[in-house]
Amino acid sequence: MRSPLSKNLGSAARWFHALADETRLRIIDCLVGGEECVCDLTDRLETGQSRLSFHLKTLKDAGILRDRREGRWVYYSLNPEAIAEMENLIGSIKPRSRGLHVASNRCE
Amino acid sequence: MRSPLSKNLGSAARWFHALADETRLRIIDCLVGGEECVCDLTDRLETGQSRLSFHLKTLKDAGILRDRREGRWVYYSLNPEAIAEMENLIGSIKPRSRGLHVASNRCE
DNA sequence: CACTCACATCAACATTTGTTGATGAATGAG
DNA sequence: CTCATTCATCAACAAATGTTGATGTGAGTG
Repeated sequence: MRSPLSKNLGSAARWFHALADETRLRIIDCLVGGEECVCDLTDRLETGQSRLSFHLKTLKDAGILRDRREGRWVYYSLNPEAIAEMENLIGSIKPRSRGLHVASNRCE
Repeated sequence: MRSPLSKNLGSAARWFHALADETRLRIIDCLVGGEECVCDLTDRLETGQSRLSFHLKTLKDAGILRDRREGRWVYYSLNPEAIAEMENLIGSIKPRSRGLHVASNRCE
């Protein structure tokens, strides 16, 4: 039986990559309290609009954010399903230490 | 009060970056069952030694792996503390949806 | 219609990242 | 000592990523 990780190497790598940037983490931090439109995020993060748009797209493509248009504003929010999946992934990484150093140990 | 995420933007980004690569995820997957020496990993992952060493260093620098020398072999293993911290981080990201769209909403 | 606003996309560039093959360093065997 | 083994590090290169300023697009206003 294969581990949850090995079954989703590609998407797992994409998720983690989306989180591997301080600007994107700050975006996520802003969205924990609920959805925000881009202009709010521009103010709060004090960043250029182009740069912000790039990072929002990165997060959205990874499935971590959703967007919703309302009039001429676009609201971004966290995708709870993706967060939950990532939490499960990290959980599956926890070392199940069976003894000290076992394994196949072809080197000894 | 600041969120756990915003307090550790740098290290969080570094952790996630370390996981943002399929080769490194496969390494981690190999280590869930316990420590392994580099030559075992080279066999199991069917990769060049130089490449593997690079990724092991990346994971170690991020604090996700520990290494231990024994004779001429070096054993790598997961660092449970780092895994736990990452799990907490992801947990803190979970959207605490307060209503539908609230926030400061300077744009309306 | 023309015009503005909110946002996305593009092009050019700089920086970072990963790969490969060669070399170096430490350990142990003979 | 010499030599092989295990692993780390380096240099050179290729590919991916992030930044910036300009341009494009769709929605709303007058």
